Amino acid sequence: MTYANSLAALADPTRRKIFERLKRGPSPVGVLAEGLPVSRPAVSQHLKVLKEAGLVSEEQEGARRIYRIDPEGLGQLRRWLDGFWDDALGNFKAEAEKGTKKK
Amino acid sequence: MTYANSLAALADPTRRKIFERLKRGPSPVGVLAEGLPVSRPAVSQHLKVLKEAGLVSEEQEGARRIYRIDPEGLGQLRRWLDGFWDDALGNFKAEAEKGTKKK
DNA sequence: ACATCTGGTAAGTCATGACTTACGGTAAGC
DNA sequence: GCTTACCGTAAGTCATGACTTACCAGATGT
Repeated sequence: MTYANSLAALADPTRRKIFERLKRGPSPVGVLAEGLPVSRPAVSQHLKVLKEAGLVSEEQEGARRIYRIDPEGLGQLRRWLDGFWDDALGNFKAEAEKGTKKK
Repeated sequence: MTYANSLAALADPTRRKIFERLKRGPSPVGVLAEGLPVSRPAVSQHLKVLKEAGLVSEEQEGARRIYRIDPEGLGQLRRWLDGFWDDALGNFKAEAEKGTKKK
């Protein structure tokens, strides 16, 4: 059921920007906030959501917290989407056949 | 940029239920609403969002509107996710190598 | 010890969006 | 034609969540 959290997390544009930025490599909170039009606390709150969704992991390094992408959440979302895709396409073709048979 | 709409659309639980229900085959609005804890107009509004995201297509059939899954939106979302996955995993491994080299 | 840099949390504001009921409009049945 | 299904749209309510500023705590450096 956790793919739901991933979907909710990635639905927000700001959170997606943070996530895309993290794709280029790990980063502390302050650096992330510099490239965004929102305050640092806002970034902190977004990172919390991303972390709870399993999309991001946190590593304490002295006074700083380094955030990086966690493949776990992304993997679960991908598996759900792939399964959905297969089912939907299967029924789609089945429907198409029924349609042609009707003719 | 339309994968963003798909994400936003699928982030809502009710909308996801509708979408999952549609996976089993096309359906008119009224039937969809029967299996849900919300009113029929609510379902109508959700279907509008799903349609604008390219996740669902509509077919007028007499007085009824049949809704079915549109592979287009799902495909775009999948492509985005796959691309993201590849990039993220690539950088992830590069980071891991850097980590081992440091030791 | 003190100032500084790090960043998470609290509290409050404000917009968005998920619902409701009420209505209107088109197609099918009698 | 008139009623009865089907469904979309309008308008209004209400909760949620994305932001802000203010504050607090731990690590670093002098």
